[in-house]
Amino acid sequence: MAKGEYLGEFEHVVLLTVLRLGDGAYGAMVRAEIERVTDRSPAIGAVHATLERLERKGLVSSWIGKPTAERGGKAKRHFKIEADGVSALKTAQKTLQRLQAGLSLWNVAV
Amino acid sequence: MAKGEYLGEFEHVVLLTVLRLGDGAYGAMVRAEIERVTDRSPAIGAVHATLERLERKGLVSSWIGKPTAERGGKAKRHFKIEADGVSALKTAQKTLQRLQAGLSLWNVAV
DNA sequence: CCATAATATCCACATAATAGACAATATAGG
DNA sequence: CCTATATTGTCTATTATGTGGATATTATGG
Repeated sequence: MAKGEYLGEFEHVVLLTVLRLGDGAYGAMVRAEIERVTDRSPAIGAVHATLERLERKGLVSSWIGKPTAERGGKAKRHFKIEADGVSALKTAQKTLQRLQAGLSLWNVAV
Repeated sequence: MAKGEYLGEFEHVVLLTVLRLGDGAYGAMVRAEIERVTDRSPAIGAVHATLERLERKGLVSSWIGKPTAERGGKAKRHFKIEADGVSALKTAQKTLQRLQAGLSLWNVAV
């Protein structure tokens, strides 16, 4: 494959998070979930840039939401994972699994 | 964590491959192993650039080898994984595992 | 209306990924 | 010896990803 056909590290994280959250996840929500689950705190701009790239690649799709009963804020952009996104996750997972087959990281002599 | 403290996607692949191959792996060997195990064919330049980056970060170390009985070639640069390299792999693995907890990619409605 | 909360977007820059051409060096065989 | 060739690393340029901060937008509460 050529450049740009694999999920980058953060793309992988964001895409898995969109899948976890289910259809309708939006930027700020994705950011919060990443923080909750992984102990890292990406900037909101980083999350949006990545979602936009994933959308350009056809791995997620998005639509603008209606205002809700909450305090306020600019209209949310909601995301859902697409079939190609699921495939990309499978490919990434398989690659890592194959490379790790037979290796236990907790039992390495260094 | 801040910028640059995570393994990039290809860094992850290369680092796992160095671990698989054990101490003494070198560029061309790493490249061949990636090809064998994952069906992708990175350019040799890509592999070397990545190994160099991993070394700068202290995740692997290297030394120049002596000529062997084989045909010829420039002296090999051999690599071994360092303790920090193993830690980085553990962190990356844990992050992905947490995000995937409870999700089966083979059972997703899209 | 105004203050403030919630959200997205824009912009600039740093780091990672990648390919391809090139250089180096060893051995084999005449 | 000398040359052809195999094997490997090095250099360079370019594109893709990752990152954070500042700014814009929009809704609600008072």
